[in-house]
Order: sequence, then C-alpha cells, then structure tokens
Amino acid sequence: MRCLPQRLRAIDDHEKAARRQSILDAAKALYLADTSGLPSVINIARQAGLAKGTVYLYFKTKEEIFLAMLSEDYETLMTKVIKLLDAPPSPDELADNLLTTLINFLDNNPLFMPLASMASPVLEQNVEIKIVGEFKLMLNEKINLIDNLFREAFPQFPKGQCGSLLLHTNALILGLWQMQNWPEKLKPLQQQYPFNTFIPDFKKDLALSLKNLWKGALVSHS
Amino acid sequence: MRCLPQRLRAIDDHEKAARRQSILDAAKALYLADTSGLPSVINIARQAGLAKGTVYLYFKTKEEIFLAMLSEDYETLMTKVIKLLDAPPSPDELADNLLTTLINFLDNNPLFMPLASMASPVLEQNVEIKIVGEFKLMLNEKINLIDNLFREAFPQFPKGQCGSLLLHTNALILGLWQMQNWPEKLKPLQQQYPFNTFIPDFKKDLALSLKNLWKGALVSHS
Amino acid sequence: MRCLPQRLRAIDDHEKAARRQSILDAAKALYLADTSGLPSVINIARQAGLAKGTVYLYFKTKEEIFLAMLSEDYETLMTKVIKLLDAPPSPDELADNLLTTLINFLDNNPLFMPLASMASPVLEQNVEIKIVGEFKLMLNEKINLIDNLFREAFPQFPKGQCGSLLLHTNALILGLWQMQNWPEKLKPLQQQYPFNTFIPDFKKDLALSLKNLWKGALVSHS
Amino acid sequence: MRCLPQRLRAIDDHEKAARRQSILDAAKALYLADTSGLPSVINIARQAGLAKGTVYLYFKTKEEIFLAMLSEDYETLMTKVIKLLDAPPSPDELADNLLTTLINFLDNNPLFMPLASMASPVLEQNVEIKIVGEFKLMLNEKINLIDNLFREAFPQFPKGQCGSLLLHTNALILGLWQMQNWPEKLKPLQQQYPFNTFIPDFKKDLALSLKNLWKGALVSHS
DNA sequence: CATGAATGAGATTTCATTCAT
DNA sequence: TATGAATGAAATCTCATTCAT
Repeated sequence: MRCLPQRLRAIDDHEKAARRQSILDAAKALYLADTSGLPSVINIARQAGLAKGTVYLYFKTKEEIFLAMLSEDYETLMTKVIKLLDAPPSPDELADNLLTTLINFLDNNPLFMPLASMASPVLEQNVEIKIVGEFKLMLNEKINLIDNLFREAFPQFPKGQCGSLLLHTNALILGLWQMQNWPEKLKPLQQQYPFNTFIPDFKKDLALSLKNLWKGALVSHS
Repeated sequence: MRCLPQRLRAIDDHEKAARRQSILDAAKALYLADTSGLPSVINIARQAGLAKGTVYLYFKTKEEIFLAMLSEDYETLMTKVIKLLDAPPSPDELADNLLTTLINFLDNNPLFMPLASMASPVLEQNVEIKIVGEFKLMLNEKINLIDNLFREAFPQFPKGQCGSLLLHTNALILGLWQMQNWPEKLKPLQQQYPFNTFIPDFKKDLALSLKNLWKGALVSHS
Repeated sequence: MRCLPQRLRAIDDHEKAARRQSILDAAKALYLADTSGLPSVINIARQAGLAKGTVYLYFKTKEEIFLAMLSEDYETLMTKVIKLLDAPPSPDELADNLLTTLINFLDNNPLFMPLASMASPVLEQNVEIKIVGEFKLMLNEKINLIDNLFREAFPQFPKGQCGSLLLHTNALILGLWQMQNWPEKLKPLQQQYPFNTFIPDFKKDLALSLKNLWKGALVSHS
Repeated sequence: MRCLPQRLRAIDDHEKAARRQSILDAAKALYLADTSGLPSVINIARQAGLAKGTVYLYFKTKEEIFLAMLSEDYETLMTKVIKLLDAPPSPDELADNLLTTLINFLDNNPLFMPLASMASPVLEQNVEIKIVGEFKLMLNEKINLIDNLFREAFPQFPKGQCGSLLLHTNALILGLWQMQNWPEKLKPLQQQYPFNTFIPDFKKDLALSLKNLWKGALVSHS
C-alpha cells in the first residue's frame, strides 16, 4: 500500500478530514503521554507540525478537539457492539461477549474513560451547542440502532429496553471508573488505606456490577 | 465608650472554622448561581468579603474548596442513609426508602451531582494527595459502617455486599447524571432531537436502573 | 449556444486595471462604512468578490491599497485647484475660491482627511519605498505645476512661494482635522466638555486659520 | 540624594504612579530605539522587568500606554509655553521665544511628533472613550490657561484668539511634520527626487509657516 | 493573619502575508 | 492568474497562585 506524503495544503474535504485527524492524533499522543491534564493547544500544534493558528482553523476550542476524540472512541465502541449482534447467541452469552468486548476496548483505548469522565463537566462546557448536540445525537442513534438489532434477534424484549440498558451500562462504567480512578500521584495511598474492601479492581468490579444490572433488567423476561 | 471594630482576624480555632465556612458558603452561592463552571477565586473572595489571598490561607487550591463542599454533601447523605438503618424494614422496603431518601437529597442539594461529577476529572487533580486521601477514607468508612449496620439487621448477607452495592449505586447515579445532564444552553436541543427514547428523565431513569441493579444483586440471596 | 462564463482572469492590461479598481472600490466602500480603522483584507476581498490572495496580486500590502486611494483623491483635488488658475481673478478672490473648492472637495470626499491623516504614521510605513516615492513625486509635480501657473498669472510672486503656501495649507488642514476629528464614540464628550471654546467646527476653523496663513504669506507682497 | 530601590509591590498611589511611569519609560526606551512601529507589549514588559500581565494592570491596551506618553509630552510642552508668559516681552518677541522653545522641545523629545501623528488615526482608536476624553480635556485646559495668561499680559487681544492660534500652531506643526517626515527607509529618495524645492527642512519650514500664521493672526490687532 | 499586587501560563482572536495547488 | 489554506506574531484576557508588605 502506497502511503503518499501528506500534502502541505488540505484542499478538498478528504484532505481536510485527514488534517483534522492529524490534529486529533497529535492531541491523543500528547494526552496519552501525560493524562494529568489536557495538553495545551500550542503543544498540540507543535506535535502535529502545524502552526497554532491552523489548529484553530479546524477546532474552535481545545475542548472541541477532545470531544471529537471521545466521539470517535464512542463510535469505535458502538461499532464493536453492533458487530456482536451479527450472529447473536443467547442473551446470556451476548452479555458475556459484551463484557469481554468492553474490557478489551478499555484496555486498547486508555483515554476513553478519562475523556468520557470529562465530557459533562469539562468538554461540553466549552464546545458550541451545535457540536455538543451532534455528539449527543450520534450516541443516541447508535443506541437506537443497537436496540433495533437486538429486538430483531430477540423479539420478546420490548422496544427501548436494550437501549436503556446500554445507557445504564455506560453510566455504570462511567461512575465506577470515576470512583476507582486515582490520580497518578495518589496511587501510593491506595495501598496505605484499606480501601480495597470496596474498591478492589475496576474491571472485576465492573464485571460484577454489570452482571447485577443486566440480571435485574433481564430477570423479568426470562 | 469605645466600639471595637469587627474582629478582622480569625485568631482562635472557632473563628477560623467560621471563616473557612464562610468561604465555602460564598463558593456555594456562586456555584449555585452558575453551575457551568467553578466560580473564580476572586469572585469567591469578594462574595465572602475577603481578599483573594485570604482564601488561600484556608484552602490550598480552588479545587480544595469544592472537594470540601462535596465531602460535606457526602457526609450529609451518608448520615441520612445510616438513619434508614435505625429501624430497618425488609430489604425491599429499605431499597424503596433509600431511593426516596436519595431523590430527596438530590432535590435539596442541587450541587451534589455537579460536584460529584467533577470530583475525579477536576477536583482530585488539583488537591494535594493527603486531602484527597482523607476524602476517600471518609467515604470508605461511612460505607463500611453502613455495611456493618446492614449485616446486623440482615445477617444472611455476606460482609461487603451491601457496601459494594452502595458503591455501585453511587457509580450508577454519577454516570447517569452525567449522561443526562445537559448544559443549560443545550436544553433546546433536548426537545429538538429524539433523545427522549433513552433519556427520559434522570430521576425516573435512576429509579429504574437502581432497581435493576439491586434486583440483580439481591436475587442470589432471596 | 454556448454562454461563456464571465471571464475569471484578468488577462490584458485593461482588465487588470479594472480589477485593481474594483479592489479600490471595495476598500473604499468598506472604509466609508467604518472609518475607525482600515478594513481587513479578507473583507475587502469579499466585498470585491475575490479571494484574499488575489488582492495581493494587485497590491503588495493592505496599506498600498489605501495609499493608492489617497493618491487618487489628491490628484482629483489638485486638478480642481489647477482649474482655478485657468482664468484667475485677483489673488484675494483666488484664495476665496480655493477655500470654497477645498471645502467642497472635503464634503464630497469624506475619506480624504482620514486617509491623509494615516498617510505618514500608517500607510507609508508599510508600502515599499518605490511606491511611496511615486506618490510623493506626483504630489510634488502637481504643486510645481500650480506654482508655475500661479506665477504666470501673478509674476510679482517669487518662484516657490505659491507652492510652499500650498504645502503649508495642506499641512494646516491635515493637523486641524486630526485635532478636531473625534472618534464616533467620543462625540458625546464633545458636548459634555467645554472644548467648544477652541474647537468650534472644523470648517469654520479651517477658513479662519487658512486666511491667517495666507494673509501672513501675502502681506509682504501686497 | 538617596535613591531607594523600587519596591517589588506598588502598594500606595505614589508607588503605583511610579510603576506606571516605569512602564512608560520602558515603552519610551524601546520606541526610541526603533520608531518604525510601536513596540510589542511583551517587549515593553520585559524592558520594564515586569510580567506581561502586570502591564495590563496599568494600561488596558497598548495604545493607552502611548497616549499617556503623548499626554505627558504635551504637558511638558505646555508648561514650557506657560513659563514664557511669566515675564512676557512684546507679542513679537514672544512669538520668537515660542518658536525657539518649540524647536528646542522637538529636539529633546523626538517621540513627540510621531506620537502626536498617531494620536488620531491610531492611538485614540484603541483607547477607551473616557481616557481619550481626559486627554482632550487636559489639552483644552492648558490652552485655556495660556489664553488667559496671554490676555493678562496683552489685554488688547480678544478672549480665545491666543488659544485658537495655539491650536492652529499645533495643527500646522502636526501637518507639516507628517508631510516632511519620511520613513527611515525612504531617506535615500529624498536626495534622489527634487522634492527639496518644497520640502527643504522641517524646522526651517516650520519657522516660516508659523510666522506667516502668526503674522496673519496678529495683523488685525497691530 | 490579611491583603492585593505581581506573576505567568495558556486560551483565544485577529489578521496581514505567504505560498502550494 | 486565482485561490484559500497555512502561518505566526501579537494583542488581549482570564485566572490560579505566590508573596511582599
């Protein structure tokens, strides 16, 4: 596969998308290198090999960059979930597969949880209403789609139940992660104090609580 | 007769605590007026009738103020939960009571959710380790206490299960609120787009998902 | 029948001159609409229906546009002055006519004074030497011409005196206008403060001071 | 004379004025070193040994700095003029003295003319209305004062005539300087083209034209 | 203890100008 | 020639935090 060098000017929409992506990549690389805070715009520009002004041609605010990044991650995740419904086994197995997929995704996308946690209190506060709306709409549509696919496979479930469960699942992940994510510099404390009783391990805990959530949701239709 | 001027300096511990509280009150008032972001230190100081520097005598960072505020709220909530266990009815009724208590608390403490949502991505990032540790420790102890009280009333449940469920409950609330809380300026979009399928109403949704979570958790011990 | 699209490129000199003029017109229209500062190149381009880069094919800098505009205005004015000398009356009447012509010109060319005021501190600072030189040379030649015509009519005046007087006249107009031109937003202040003692009205003041200047200049030759 | 080191914090009004002055001094030094454009705020801050933010504590915009500088210069000049009226000789001698004073002042304050030329087209455009008003008011008051002092010495002149003449004098200086001031890089052209007929030398020309102006103004009262 | 001046990092904006296409 | 993407300097603003007084 030939990989042409990036043009110096993004003329058509395709090139513009590529440049936009290169900014996202740069931002991701920097954020990955130091998750203690969002990298500065000037550093993102430098990392992308662009001028600061150019970054602002593609994103109105710094937060818009990271909301776009989160949006991409969500799309990736949703796509994986949708694939699970291609040849769905029983609901129980599906739940297991979903959990595996999820854990896998979180492992491969270590910025997803920090970004998702920042979405409401940080990112959405400094992104123009239209863009936030598009983000929310995209999420909604994916969930809708999944709900429909799910009911095609399991018609006994009412419309909306699967979507609602997905939403709650997402919420639970979000909340759990926030409670169990400790700032890097706090890690020493995690040994020092006996928190381990209740905050043992994010992924184990996630598995447990999701199963509880799903068990409760499905129990009425068994 | 000499009329002493109002004491300008907080000398003893009591006065210091009062001043600290006045800063918290000022911060709360301002944050209540606009939850789109933490108020600035200069405004908090002005609201409290103090100079900017004085605020920093009582809190090392701005985020420390709001973590203290959140800590207070959590203590209030935990105390209410503990009271529920004074004369516990059946686990099912307890769950109902807990939900009522919770909804009630959220209604009366409109800053709790925004603060709790900011805890991990914002507040804990800029508060010194020790303080964050104390906050986490306090939460841990309350949950521990509740778990113990619960098992006194219902010995059939294993140690840690109630605490764990509380933790997950908290996580679910946290995540759900973040997904359903729309910035003020986005409210118009909530009608415009068909999000309502899955995001009907925070409290209704909360009730539903918590019941699912609890159902799933308790089902094995029924 | 094929309908040729409007020619997009200016090929011959005539078309180029027309395009150059359309840029000047666009710039003039925008500057007229807001004299508080030179309009931006992007706006000039938009107004002219061109791309930003195209403007730079016709003018090396933004200031060059406005120096060209000023140059045109000066030529117009000088031509009017030259016409006054076609059939010259007495020097006194000539002075009266000049004043009338001047006032008339300023009324019909509201950008002349703002542009002339910017010439030295702004325009000439960012236009290449050669162009500024041409501008100065043009002015010089016109004044020379007028001086010659004047001495044809009134041989008793020495070479250079009329030209020099014109120069001083121009200087006086320039300075007076700057002192009495108030930014739009300052107009309210002009009533509020008792500036009126000395700053009554540009044109009245101009008439007075020019008469003084000319009286002083001519007195030695009466 | 003891010269105490500058305090690190400007607490009282006197110290604040001193710090403000130190910013003005820094700006003046830089502008003097390169009159081709106003120095940047960051450089002014550095030159003053302050942070950029500190400069903005004392001046709202860069232009405000230079309007303040011009204001100072005007006050200095006006004070010199006022001193001329302490023991006034004949009006004619006074005019000579004024011219000498003026030339002297311009020699010692090489930034006065560039600043004065920028006042209307540049500085006043980016300074808040109130400050511009104060500047104009100050000028007005000085001229008023001079007019009064002049009439004490020479009661035969009507109120306002001297003030008006001063205004016109100022205007003439301003305009003349602008016409004869050539950008540094343009100096070579001044030899190349035969402008010298009409633009011989600013100071000689100034003397000539002012004398004409004054002669014309005074002729009616001789 | 209390104050508020000073700091300085960083976001955002503007915009003239350049230059690849 | 024409375009508009990219540049990059500079202004302005905000604001948490420090620290001299």
